[in-house]
Amino acid sequence: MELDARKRKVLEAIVIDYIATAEPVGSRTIARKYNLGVSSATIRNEMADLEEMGLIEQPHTSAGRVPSDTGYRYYVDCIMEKKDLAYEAKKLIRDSFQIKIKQLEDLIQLSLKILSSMTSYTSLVLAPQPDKSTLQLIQLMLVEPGKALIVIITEGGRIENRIVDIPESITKADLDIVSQILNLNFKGLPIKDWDKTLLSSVRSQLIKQHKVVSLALEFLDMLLREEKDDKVYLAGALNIFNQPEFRDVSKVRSILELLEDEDALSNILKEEMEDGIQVRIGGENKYEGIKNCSLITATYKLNGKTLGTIGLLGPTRMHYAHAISILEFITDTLSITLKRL
Amino acid sequence: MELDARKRKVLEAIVIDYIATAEPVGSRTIARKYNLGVSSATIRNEMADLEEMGLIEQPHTSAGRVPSDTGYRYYVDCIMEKKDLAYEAKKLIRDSFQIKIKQLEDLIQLSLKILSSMTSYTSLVLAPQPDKSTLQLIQLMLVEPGKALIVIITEGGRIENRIVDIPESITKADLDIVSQILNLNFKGLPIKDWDKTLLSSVRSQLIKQHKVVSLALEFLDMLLREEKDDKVYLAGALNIFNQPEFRDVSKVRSILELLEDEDALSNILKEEMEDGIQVRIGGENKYEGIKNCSLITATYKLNGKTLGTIGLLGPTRMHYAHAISILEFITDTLSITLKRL
DNA sequence: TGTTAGCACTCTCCTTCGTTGAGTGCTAAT
DNA sequence: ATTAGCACTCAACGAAGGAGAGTGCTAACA
Repeated sequence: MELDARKRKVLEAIVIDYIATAEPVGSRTIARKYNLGVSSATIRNEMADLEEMGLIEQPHTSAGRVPSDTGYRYYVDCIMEKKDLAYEAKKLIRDSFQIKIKQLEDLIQLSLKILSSMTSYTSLVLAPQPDKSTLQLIQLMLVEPGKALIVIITEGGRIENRIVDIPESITKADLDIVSQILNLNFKGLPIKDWDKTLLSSVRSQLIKQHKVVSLALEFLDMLLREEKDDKVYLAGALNIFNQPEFRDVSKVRSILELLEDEDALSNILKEEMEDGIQVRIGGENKYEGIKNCSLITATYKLNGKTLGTIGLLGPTRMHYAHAISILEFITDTLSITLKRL
Repeated sequence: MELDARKRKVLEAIVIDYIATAEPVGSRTIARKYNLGVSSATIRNEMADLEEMGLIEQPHTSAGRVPSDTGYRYYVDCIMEKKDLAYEAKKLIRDSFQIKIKQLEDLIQLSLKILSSMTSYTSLVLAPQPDKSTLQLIQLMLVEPGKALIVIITEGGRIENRIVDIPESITKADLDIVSQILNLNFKGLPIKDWDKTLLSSVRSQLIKQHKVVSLALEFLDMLLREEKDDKVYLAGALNIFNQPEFRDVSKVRSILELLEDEDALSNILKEEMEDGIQVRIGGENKYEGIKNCSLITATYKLNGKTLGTIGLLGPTRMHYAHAISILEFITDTLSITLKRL
């Protein structure tokens, strides 16, 4: 779709004004506030054209115009200038990440909080799936006779643990041996690469601790089974209510329902695992409940490997340029910080 | 405050009807639906009396009556009959707890989900504070040269872990020694009982691993410092919107703000640490934002020791009898299940 | 041919005003 | 002490009417 310079200016004015005010934009407003050097009548003509192209629409006859999903799309793709984040904002983010954090989870929570407070939208993270991670350490320890703790650390810094019942005859030394052998065999291997030959060879090496090995493997198995429900974090869900278009409970309901449904969120975010910034505007979203929302997503990485998705959910009337630059900077900072973990 | 039998009946009718319908209750309604054997005029007189006593109020002149906070209080204390939970409900709860769960956190989440879905109110838990717990195991392990994982298990089944940087010279054997000695000295002791003499004696035993010990102690120190911000879990926050009195966003806002503020929630729940069921009705709540809500709380225990608080937050127009019996049964079941952990 | 002023028209929003209905308080009769 | 009856009050609802914002169209203009 090709637009001449003036039509672009008009569309831009409508998008910008509507994003700022949440009110349909009239031709007079544009003529007054955005000096395009033409009268409101001319703008009216342009607007009629833009409407015919489906880029803007009228809520009702005597109202101003509002960008349509396609209008926003055109704005995001062809008009909007990606502006670099202000220095102070960058500094604020960088400083926040300076705190000594050693836990992946805390880092994610931090990112979310910053993201939400700086954009006043809802922010979400789909956290690394264990099966995409690589085992860094597995350790079994005796809690008390008959009980052992299994701890697993994956490369992404994710720590999983579980207490299991074991035979009372198993000693601390036994567990150390098991830990040692499991580490020897599985360290550095992505969990999904473990195969049966390897498993049975390990099992045969540890006949005495057979029961313990089984339990440990059972736990790992469970982690694999859990693969589908990755953790989803979110922050700033309340921010939705700051948007005038969502002042009515009935309109937020479907969104809130989504936000309480981890599985649905996880599925939505999982589709956005592609690298780089993704923008889903209004009806472009597959999930019914957020057809009047926009979702901007990005991925964060460790050593070039994509670990998870981080997203911003707001109204279609979203401040795209701003949101994108913040999201981009935060995922970058997060990725860098992860490397230091 | 003493009420004659008929006044009690009238108050009861008003409370029950208002809880069910959320509409102010008129004298005619009571005469029709709750056969007290007297005419609406008589009930009108009784209502005038009840209003003078401050037990009920009129939203406006020509409306019916609504229970006041004191009215609800009287109802809860003196009129309401504590009914036992239906067998099916009990079975449902017991069955849900049958799932093999080994993690305290999952158990809490489960309780919350059941609670919310059975009451359609918002449920909260203030989880055990580490300083009230007793150390069951501390273990340090080598993740890779220069990095160690510290794991701490407390008696309540709470697991805390942290990765720390250590000197590269420290070996796995060193860490094992440190773990062993720390366990020897601190196992079974409530964290808050550790004193300086003990600490320095441990330190002098482990001169070579001095740096590691320091880090471990630093971590423990941090846990102590963290004492104030205990974990708060919640579920069913969305349920608020099912209440007709909260269909307006502006009225839910303050509640939602509270629900997003872990510290505030924690403080509120911390005040309800007394044993047994506590009911805070409307204005009895100290936090401004929930002055038109009621909060029912109970504590869950392990071996007679109170571990945490579990609460139900709903409108003052809450189905008290039902809510209380469910909450009571769930905390009991939770406490029993904890013992099996 | 593109731009603009002018004007009639449309539609929402707000206010006003009367009507309805639920519910009350009081009074007088039982 | 209870109750029937009645006048009164007030929120809720809807109709009516203006105000205001914005449009589309037409005709004049550069």
